Amino acid sequence: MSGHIILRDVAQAAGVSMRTASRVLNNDPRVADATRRRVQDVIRDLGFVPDSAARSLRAGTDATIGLVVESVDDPFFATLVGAVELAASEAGRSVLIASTHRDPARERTLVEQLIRRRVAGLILAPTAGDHSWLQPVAAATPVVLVDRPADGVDADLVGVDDRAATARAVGHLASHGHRRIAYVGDHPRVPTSLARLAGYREAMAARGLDVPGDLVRADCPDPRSAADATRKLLAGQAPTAIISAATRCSLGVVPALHAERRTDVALVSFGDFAMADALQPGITVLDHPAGTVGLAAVGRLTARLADPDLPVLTTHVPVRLIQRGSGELTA
Amino acid sequence: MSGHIILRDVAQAAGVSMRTASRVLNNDPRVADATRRRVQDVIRDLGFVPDSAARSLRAGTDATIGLVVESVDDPFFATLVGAVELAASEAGRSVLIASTHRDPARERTLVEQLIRRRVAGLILAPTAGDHSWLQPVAAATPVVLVDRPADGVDADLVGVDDRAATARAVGHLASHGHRRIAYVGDHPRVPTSLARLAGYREAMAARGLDVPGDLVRADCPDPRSAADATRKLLAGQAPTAIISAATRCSLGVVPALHAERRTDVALVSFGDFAMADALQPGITVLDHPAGTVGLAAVGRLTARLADPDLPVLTTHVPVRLIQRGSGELTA
DNA sequence: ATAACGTTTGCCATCGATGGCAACGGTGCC
DNA sequence: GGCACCGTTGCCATCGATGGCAAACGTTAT
Repeated sequence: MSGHIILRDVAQAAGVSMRTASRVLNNDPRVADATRRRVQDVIRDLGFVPDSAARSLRAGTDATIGLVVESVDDPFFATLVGAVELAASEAGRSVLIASTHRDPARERTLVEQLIRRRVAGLILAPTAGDHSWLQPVAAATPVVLVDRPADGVDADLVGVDDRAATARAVGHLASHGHRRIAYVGDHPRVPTSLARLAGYREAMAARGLDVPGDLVRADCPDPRSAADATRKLLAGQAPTAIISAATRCSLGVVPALHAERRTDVALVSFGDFAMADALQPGITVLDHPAGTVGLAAVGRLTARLADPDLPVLTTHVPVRLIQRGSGELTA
Repeated sequence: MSGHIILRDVAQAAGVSMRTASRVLNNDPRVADATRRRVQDVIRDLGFVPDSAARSLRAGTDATIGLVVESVDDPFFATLVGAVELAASEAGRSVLIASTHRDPARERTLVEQLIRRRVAGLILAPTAGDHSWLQPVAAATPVVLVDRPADGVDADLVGVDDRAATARAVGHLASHGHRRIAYVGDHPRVPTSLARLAGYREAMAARGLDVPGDLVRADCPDPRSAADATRKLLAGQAPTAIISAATRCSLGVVPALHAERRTDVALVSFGDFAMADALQPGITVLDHPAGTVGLAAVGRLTARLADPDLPVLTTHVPVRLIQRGSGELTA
C-alpha cells in the first residue's frame, strides 16, 4: 500500500476498474476523456509506474536495449556508449551494457544472456569471426551492428566508411609531398581494420606509390605493440609519414615518435583522442564520430522496433579530417 | 516448443514434475542426487535458462545491478564502468547504466527508474546537493556510493582519500622546492573537489605556505574553463607549480601550458590520462584508480546483497603518485 | 418504448517461476 | 506390524499487467 503502488491501487483511487485503468495506460481509445484524465491524475498523484517485470513477462518483451561493445574502457566505445545511453533514455529506454573484450565466445554468451532477458533490441559491435549463430537471433530481435559488419549476418549497420576515410588520409599526406607512407594498424581480421588497410593500399596504388612489406604493420592490437612497430619502422628505412589506423595504435605511435625525437615524421591518426591538440606538433586526425554513430544506431533501432519490416540498411556517418600539424609537415 | 524452452519442457524431458525441476534449479537439498544430475543434464542439453522476467516478478527482485555515474564518456567513469561490468558479469549479474550529466533531477529520475526495475542493488556516483530522498531507497535496496559521499545518506562508500592524496601532491611539489603552488579544480560543491581543495589548503598551511586568493581556481568544471584559469594564472604573478585536481582540468591545463610555452611550470594532475607520459615533460600524476574503485564497489555490493545487515562502511582505495617529470622540475 | 451506441465492469486466463501443502509410495528402524 | 522419514508428485496461489469476452450500464436517436 505504501511503498509499492500497483495498478489496482490506481483503479481503486480513481474509482474505476483495473480494466479501465489498464486501458488508460495503454492509450486505448475506448475510454471517455473525463475518465482518462481522472485516472491520469491519480497516476501522477500516486506516482504509479507500471512494473516492468510484469509487463515484460506478459508481453514477452522489454523496453531495454542491450549494448554489446568491445570494451567500455576505450575512448571510442566510451563515447559511443554515452551517446547510446543518452538517446535511449530520451526514447524512454534503459541500456544494459556488456563488453566482449574481443572474445567471440564471451560475445555469444553475452548476446544470449541479453536475449533471454528479452531486450527489445540489440546494438552490437561484433568481434571478429563467424557470426552465423547470430542470424536466427537477428530474425527474432532487432539487431543493429555498429562500427563493423558481422560475418554471416544480414542486419542493419551503422558505421563509417573506413576505406574511403583512410584513403583520404593517404591523399592528404600525398598531397603534402609524402611518398613513403607507412601504416600501423590492428589485425586485418577485424573487418574495420581490413577496410582501413584496403583503403590505404588502394589509395597508395592509385597514386603509384610503392608499399613494400616493411611499411605495413597491421598487427598492433594495443598501444604497446604499436610503439614497437613504430620503433621498428624508424630503425629501418624510415617512412616520412605514418597512418595510425586506430586511436589505440596512436597511443603507442605518438609516445614512440616523441621518445625517439622523430616528430618530424608526419602522422595522421584514425580516431581523435584527448590532448591530441596539446602535443607538439598537434596530431592531425580523422575524427571517428563515436557519438554520431551511437545516436544513429539508436535511431535505426527505434525505427526498426516501430516497423520490423524495414529493409536492412547500412548507414555511413561522415568522417572529418582535422588538420593540426602532424600530417602537414615534411621531413 | 522450439525457440522458447521453459521449465515445463525441462520437467517433461527429465520425466519429473515441475516442482522437482524447480527444486533442482534452486539447489533445494530435498532432491535425490541421481534426479538432480538427470535434471541438470536436461537443462544443459536443452539449453534451458530461467526466464528472468518471471523470476523477477515472482521474487520481487532481479539479478541486475544499476550503475549511475556522471558520464560514461569520461575517462575516469569509463574505466569505472568497465571494471564494474566485468566484476558483475563474473558474479552472474548484468549492469544497467545511466548518466546523470550532473543534473540532480535527472539523477533522481534515473534512480527511481532503476528502483522500479527492481534492480538488486545500485552503484551510484552522486551529484552535488541534498540526497535525503535517497535514504528510504537505500533502506530498501542496497546502495554503494562511489567516488564521493551523498549529502543526507548513510550508505557504503568506495572512493579514495581525496584530501590525503592532494596533500601528498602538495608535499611532493614542496619537497622539490616549490612554494608558490596554484590549484586548479572543479567547484567545491562537488564533495570530492571540496576534499581535494581542503587537502591542498591544509597541506599548504602545514608548511607555512601562503595561499593568496588568485592562486586558487576552484571553478573549472571542464577543460575549457581550466585552460582559461591557467592562462589567467600565468598572466599574473605566475605560480611555479600547479595542482590540477581532476583529469578534466588537466585536459585544459596541459594544452594551455603548452600553448603558452610554459612547460617549465611544474604540474601534478589528480587523475591519469592517455598520453600523459608522451608529453614533454611527462605529466606527474596521482593515479585515480577507477578500476580498483569499481571492483571494490561491486565487491561491497555483493557482500551486502548476501547480508543486508552489514554495517555501513567507507572504503578508501590507495592512490599512487606517479612521477614523470612535470612535478619535479623547477623553474 | 425500443434499439443502438459508447463506455465501463467483472471475470478469467495468460506469461514463467516459485513455494506452501497434502499426499503417496518406498525404505529402514524399533 | 507400526512408524518415522525421504523423495517426489499434483494442485493451487502468487507476483502485476494485459486482453478477450459477455454483460450491464447510461445516453441518445428512432
